[in-house]
Amino acid sequence: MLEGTPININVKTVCLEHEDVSEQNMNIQTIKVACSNCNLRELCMPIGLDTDEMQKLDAVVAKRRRVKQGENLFSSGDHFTSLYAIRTGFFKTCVSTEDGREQVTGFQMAGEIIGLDGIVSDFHSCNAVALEDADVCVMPFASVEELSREFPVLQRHVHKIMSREIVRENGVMMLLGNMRAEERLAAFLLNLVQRLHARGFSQSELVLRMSREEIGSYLGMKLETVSRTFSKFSDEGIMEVKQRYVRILEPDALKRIFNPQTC
Amino acid sequence: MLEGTPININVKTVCLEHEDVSEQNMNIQTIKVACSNCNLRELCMPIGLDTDEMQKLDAVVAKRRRVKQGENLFSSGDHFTSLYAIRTGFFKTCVSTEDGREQVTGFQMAGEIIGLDGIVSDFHSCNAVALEDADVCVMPFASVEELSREFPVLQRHVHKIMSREIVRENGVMMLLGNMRAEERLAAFLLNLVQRLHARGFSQSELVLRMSREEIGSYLGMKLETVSRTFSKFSDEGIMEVKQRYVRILEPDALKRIFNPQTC
DNA sequence: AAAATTCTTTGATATAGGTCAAAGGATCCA
DNA sequence: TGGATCCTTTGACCTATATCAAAGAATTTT
Repeated sequence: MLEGTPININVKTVCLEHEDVSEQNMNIQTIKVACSNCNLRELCMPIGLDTDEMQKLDAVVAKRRRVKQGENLFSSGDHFTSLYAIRTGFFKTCVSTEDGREQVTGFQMAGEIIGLDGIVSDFHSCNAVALEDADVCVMPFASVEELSREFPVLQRHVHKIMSREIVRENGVMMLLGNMRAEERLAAFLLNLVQRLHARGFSQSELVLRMSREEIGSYLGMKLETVSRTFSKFSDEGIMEVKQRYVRILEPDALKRIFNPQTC
Repeated sequence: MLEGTPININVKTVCLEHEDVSEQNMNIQTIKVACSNCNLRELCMPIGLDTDEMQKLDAVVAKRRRVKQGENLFSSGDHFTSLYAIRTGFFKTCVSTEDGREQVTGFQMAGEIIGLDGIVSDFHSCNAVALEDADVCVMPFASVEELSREFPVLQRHVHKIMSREIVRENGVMMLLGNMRAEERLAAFLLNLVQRLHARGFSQSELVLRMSREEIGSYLGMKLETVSRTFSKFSDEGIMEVKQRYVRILEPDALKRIFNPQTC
């Protein structure tokens, strides 16, 4: 995800291990350890499944799909059939109005699930665009439902994934409705870096996969404002910014901006 | 919901009929007809359940709870146990920051489900406040899950409810990120009136259950801006506004403001 | 490797909506 | 019933961010 950058990857890297599961037929103990940092486990391997259950699960996520940078995994209006677990790569999801305005509704990375928007109407209502070459597990939703009727643990995990998305969006609403440009960008960067860290990447360095305009669309601000805010953070010594490369020098300052009271 | 106002209620009113189900033991055919406009049917009575299944479902929603105006149905930090189907009354859900800023994340009316935010962490992450005296069905989530493992139709409905909430929040993000004050308020009013109409109320008249400040919080604007925008709509003859009473005179004008291209 | 394209930064200026203030209506409560 | 409180409206002014513009980097294409 961050190739080409001087990042200290102390990893067990996420879903690469997942590949080992089906392709090298490792035992469960190994899988658990290997995927312990992979959000994919939430759908693919909730804790408490036995070998037989694990195998049925593997069958559901058997299909794979590659999506090249700039291509859509699915588009608004597409018929909904499957959820997608990101194995590698980075996506944005966005909705648009008739008159062409676009709102980025989220950025998704390895281990995260996309496609939930399609369940309600059997049609997708947003676009999922690969911001870099990507590789996803295709999980036919009918199979997911069938299996989660059999395995309460899986059922609970599916529910949690959907609830998590609702709670995340609540947080974005707070950002968009109540926060100023600096707070929004601080929150965004802290969230990104925290998710990357959970995947074994650096806590302080990252390479943005999205443009200033895409960040702005997500955060409800114009690309110039995003750029100026980056420059301000840089001037204040909070971070080093060089185009899409960002090194956070003062994480506490960033947290203070996001959350003035507690920090 | 809109008592005390000169609204033409041509109703089959919503979830009142649901009460008949358990209390008068009507047959399914009657239920279906009676609740055909009630969103509650999505959880309580998905199409395709037989009498036996219906009875099991009734058992799940057996408990009731009254919430007085101004009281919380649940609060951020509360342990999550149940979803709630609103029978009567009107709620707002909101999240808040450490430093006391509040973001209204939604307004919910009869037939809608609240509490989904609690599933992911077993704790609620928002407050649900009754904006008028309310009456809810308490649905222990464990029972909902158990039953939806038994009844695929119910399972699908639970998934749709969660997906619908995700899609709704996508729309709010678009409002907050891309739209101007007038567009936001137009969208808000059109959405409210559409939901009220689906419940048998007027398409053109409504009494707001929430203050200008609460509308503003939801739409990411200050109460003064909400008030001014109402006044502007009123001056332009699009609607008649008298405090919380609103009569839409030019619905097409409102749609044009919300969606400049298509209308 | 040069040309074309796209992205980012920065400056100058404009504006939608925020802030502060005050008055008039509703609504609540004793 | 009357006073207190809360809500809404409106005016005057201000500011954070948008808009417009242009130059410099980076990336892609030929």
